[in-house]
Amino acid sequence: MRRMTARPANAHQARLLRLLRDGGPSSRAQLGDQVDLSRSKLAVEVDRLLETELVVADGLAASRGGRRSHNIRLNPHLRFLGVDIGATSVDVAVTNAELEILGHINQPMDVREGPVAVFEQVLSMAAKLKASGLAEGFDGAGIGVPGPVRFPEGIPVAPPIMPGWDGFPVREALSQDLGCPVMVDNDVNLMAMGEQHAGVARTVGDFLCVKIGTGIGCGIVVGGEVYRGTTGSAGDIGHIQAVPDGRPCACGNRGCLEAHFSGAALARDATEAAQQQLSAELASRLESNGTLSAVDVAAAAAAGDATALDLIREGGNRTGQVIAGLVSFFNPGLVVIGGGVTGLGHTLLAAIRTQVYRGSLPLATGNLPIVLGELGPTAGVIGGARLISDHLFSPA
Amino acid sequence: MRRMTARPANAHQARLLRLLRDGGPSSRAQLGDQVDLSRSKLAVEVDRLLETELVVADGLAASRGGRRSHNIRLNPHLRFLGVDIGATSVDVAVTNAELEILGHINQPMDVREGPVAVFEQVLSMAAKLKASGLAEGFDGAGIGVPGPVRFPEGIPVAPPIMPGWDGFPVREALSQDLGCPVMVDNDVNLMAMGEQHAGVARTVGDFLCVKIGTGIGCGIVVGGEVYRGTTGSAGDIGHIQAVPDGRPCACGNRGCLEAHFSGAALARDATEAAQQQLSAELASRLESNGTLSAVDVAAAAAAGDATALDLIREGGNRTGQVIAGLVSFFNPGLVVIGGGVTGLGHTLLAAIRTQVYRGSLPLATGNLPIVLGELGPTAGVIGGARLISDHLFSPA
DNA sequence: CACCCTTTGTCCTGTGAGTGGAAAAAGTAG
DNA sequence: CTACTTTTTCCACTCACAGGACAAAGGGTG
Repeated sequence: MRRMTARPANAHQARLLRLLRDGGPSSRAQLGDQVDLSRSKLAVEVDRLLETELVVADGLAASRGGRRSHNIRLNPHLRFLGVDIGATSVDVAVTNAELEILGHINQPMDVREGPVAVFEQVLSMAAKLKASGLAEGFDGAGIGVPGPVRFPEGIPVAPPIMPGWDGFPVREALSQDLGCPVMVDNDVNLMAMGEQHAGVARTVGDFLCVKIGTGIGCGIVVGGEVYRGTTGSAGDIGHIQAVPDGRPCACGNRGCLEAHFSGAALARDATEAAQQQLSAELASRLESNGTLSAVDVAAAAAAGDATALDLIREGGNRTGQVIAGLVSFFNPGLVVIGGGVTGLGHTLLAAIRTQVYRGSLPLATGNLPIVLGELGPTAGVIGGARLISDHLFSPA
Repeated sequence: MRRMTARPANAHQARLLRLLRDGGPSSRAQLGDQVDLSRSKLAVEVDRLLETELVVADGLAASRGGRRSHNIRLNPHLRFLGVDIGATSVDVAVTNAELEILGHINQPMDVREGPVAVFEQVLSMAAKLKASGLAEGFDGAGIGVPGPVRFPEGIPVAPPIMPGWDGFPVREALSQDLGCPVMVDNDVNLMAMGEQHAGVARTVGDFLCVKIGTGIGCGIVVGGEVYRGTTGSAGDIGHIQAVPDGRPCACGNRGCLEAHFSGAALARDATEAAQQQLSAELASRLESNGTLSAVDVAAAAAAGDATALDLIREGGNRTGQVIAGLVSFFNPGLVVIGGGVTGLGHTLLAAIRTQVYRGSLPLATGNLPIVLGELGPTAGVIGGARLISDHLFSPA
């Protein structure tokens, strides 16, 4: 099948496409209930969408008491690619136009190898998904990278953990290689969009999405839209000072949140504790694995190891203090915690909640849920699909 | 003259009214250059606005090389009232429809006397402005109060420094008394709107406006619009922890920014220093006045008093650290410092800048101006006029 | 002053978007 | 089969708006 190239011709069509994306197949009548257009106008626009093959007829809907309606759905052959590039691994997934994941691959990887090597791997993963029959091609791709991005151009800017990526034209290069439109954003923003589309944040307009992985970042959603800041670095909370005169950080300052709690910091602290024989559990894991990671700490904590629990609590407290400040400032309707360390589970969440509920005023915290993300490792790729679909489902 | 009751009938008219407000009297041709409407359509809408008397003809414009155009301006009889209620004083001003201040009164006051007493005073101040011939009545009023507001209803919610105001229907009550539409907002948001309209932030879409007065607050502007948060308490940065285990704060926590630096904290610290004879300058001022305020500290600092300078630097450092965190998080295009303590001037600003430029990453600070507000005590009242004019100059 | 060019304001008509009513088509309930 | 719903199509009508033609009003030049 040839790829879709059509785009909605006006705001009405864009609106309809998004309704079909978010609500699944619907009848014309159901659509009419949601858009405030006359029946005639609606019929015209739907017919035009059918002509472009962006949507297709899909059998009869159930009766609502009278004549049965013809269902409409987004073209089931549409395929989006979601790519979530982390510091040490990459996720690639294919979705249909309703952003349901049809196939998902995760592979270890090192961003420091540079954009050329990484995209070679990404392309081969995409090819693998194609080969398994999930897609014949892609209609669009959304890419997340672990650093700030000049959003309109899709170019990383001064990313601290991605030397060699600065200024690399990710959007243009991938668009060439994949032969479809591409959008690039910070991985944290993608996670926020994922949780907004299919996760815990479906009903909230203003929320924060804190991702704790190798580093720490925060997606900011204002009125349903991701806020990226003046230079694309909004949400970069890893280098907020959490501990006065604390540990030295790679950025040159001391006491950055990221230096005290993150996947990397946790691994380092756990290794230290194991070497000092503070924890038999961690020491034995270090011996058998050679190294320790956040996963080991999580396992040790689950086994009841006091040192591991302390590390998590301590980190959660630091993180919670910073989040408390952000909550006072931003007054969100929801705080989502996600990323690799969510495996630390309730211990971490409890520590964060304690600090936020204690450190912010009741008016801001009174009705503020602080929850773990629902989507785990799929949040990023769903967010990627969402990003590109938002782009494609807007007037040309 | 009877008050204006008309409102723009559509988005085009609203757009034109705002252009006339922000750009002053213009010719039809100049308006046409800015709005992308056909000449015919523009003429129709302008004629309708003339019919409603929202705008009036205003002589001939200078020639641009051909036939001279007729000037159009907002009705010069329109009057807006801007009210900025602080903790210890209140500002009331009348503006014309272009938001130019025609008259401005400041009086000492105590918010703790409650809404009834305060509004009695405000109404008498408004009456005084009327009596001086500046206005025959008001077409709208924008009110700023020093605490969080449920914006759509214009009702303060749980304001810490305004006991007795919680739940008081400010908007409705004042609308009755003044006989015109009223909008109510946090005083900090009003200051931000003022600086955006007529001050340093005219060209910036995303910025922060930090107001340091009796307390500390921060106006947040996203894409040109004030962001108020889920419960209207966004920007409440006074109770972010600035010093671990620091001074006890009225809110029950320790180390809040507001407990370490604000008009109130500064007065307290200065008094303490004077009593301990750390500063002859401050001590002599304490003796002659009976009390010390931020103004005394400013004067002492200007006279070169080391203790006063230290107090300011110390406070500026604390504030700067908190702002550094907000800059990392929000990545604004500008930070404006305003409020009562701007009298502390360059010493304060230098301390804040040092902390922000050191404590945030270069990508966020690289092109980030940190400046004092331009409008001083008029920012709030101009913001109030702007608030209500935005409301009135939008489609009914 | 005559002449030409530019800008501004007005008038008028064509076009296309959109509305809402009528009626046909396709059901359900009894 | 009949009465009532809901869905869909068709059509005439309204309205916003663009854009051209033209008149009015100015400036510059010889």
